[in-house]
Amino acid sequence: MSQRQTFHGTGALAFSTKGEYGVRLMVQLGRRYGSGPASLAEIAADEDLPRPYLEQLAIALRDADLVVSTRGARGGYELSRPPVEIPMADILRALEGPIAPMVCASEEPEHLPGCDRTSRCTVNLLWLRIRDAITDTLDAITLADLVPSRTIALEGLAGRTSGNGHDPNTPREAVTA
Amino acid sequence: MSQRQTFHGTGALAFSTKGEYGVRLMVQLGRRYGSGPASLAEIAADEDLPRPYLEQLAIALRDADLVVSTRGARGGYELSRPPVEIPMADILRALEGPIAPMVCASEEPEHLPGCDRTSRCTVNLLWLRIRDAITDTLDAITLADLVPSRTIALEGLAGRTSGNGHDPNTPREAVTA
DNA sequence: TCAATCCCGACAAGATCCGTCGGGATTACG
DNA sequence: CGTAATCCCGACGGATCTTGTCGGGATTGA
Repeated sequence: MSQRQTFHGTGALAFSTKGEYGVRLMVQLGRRYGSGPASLAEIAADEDLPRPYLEQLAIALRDADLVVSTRGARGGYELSRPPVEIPMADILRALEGPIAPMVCASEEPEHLPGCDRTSRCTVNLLWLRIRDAITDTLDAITLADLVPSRTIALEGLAGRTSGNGHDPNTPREAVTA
Repeated sequence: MSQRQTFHGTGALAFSTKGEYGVRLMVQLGRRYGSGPASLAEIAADEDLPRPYLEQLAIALRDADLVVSTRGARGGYELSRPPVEIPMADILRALEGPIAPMVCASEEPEHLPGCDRTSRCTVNLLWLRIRDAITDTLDAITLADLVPSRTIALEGLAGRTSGNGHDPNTPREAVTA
């Protein structure tokens, strides 16, 4: 598991591992939604991620009211509301900060620097359009879209199950990564 | 002009100054299109950017066949074709590399790492959608859209020079965060 | 010739990323 | 009550990237 240290962002507009791991964490919580708290140790094992690092991400998600924590033995984290009510934009903002392809196009007004150029800056239009394209996409996708359901498969992935009840394949076989 | 060194990317999905400066450079070249080569010294002065740094960016743009250079005295750079034929996507790719919000969603297949997870990775869908939203936007905007024409001004950009960065008139668009 | 300009590789300060580490607080369970 | 499990939190550090600077070489117009 030791430090990967091969840097993550090889291209433009890259999310960091915070975003990647955090989203994977949320997907795991989505799968477990309704089953009580899940411990980070369990999820770290399932996703093969360093648990101490996940703790930092979980705290950020908790501070954003996306998950709730239960302390003590048998504690853990669970979603604060159903996956369908959690847009991916909220998750990624909690993990990575406001979406801002350029400083002068941040979602957070206080991050705007003293860009005395904005008035005559036609380039600003570009950054705003990119930002809006991203946020629109991120607002339209919810966590439910990424959580594989036992009964409702992502469109295109067949897998209809007429006889509800037990599902023979999914439960708890830790995706051997 | 000395080193700014206050870091640039304060939010998620941020371009670096390479992208910012490079786009500004291209806009300047767009304004001068048809007037022969423009020297970097001139543009650096206009945009208040360090000329040695612009040189690096210019070389990247030249290698991508977006500009052509003329060496020697009275030399400089000029666009290789009219601004309307230069999509912003090409510019930013030349400056910042392939658009890849996540390593497993790069435009360049060879950048895809040994992600043995991709097959069962529902999260990948998210990164691909973000990438497509960005590239679609960037493909639709050309340099001509950012070059202020002398006769056709961008409407809606009423000049304002109060200077302190806060503007009561700017419509604040759906920042629900 | 001379100056302007592109061309190019090397270098470096500082910031961020990606975790690790160690402990403290809280709670379930026997 | 004691212990183990679990969240909570701040500090730390190596690797890497960013953001330029610097110095010189090559090419060309006047």
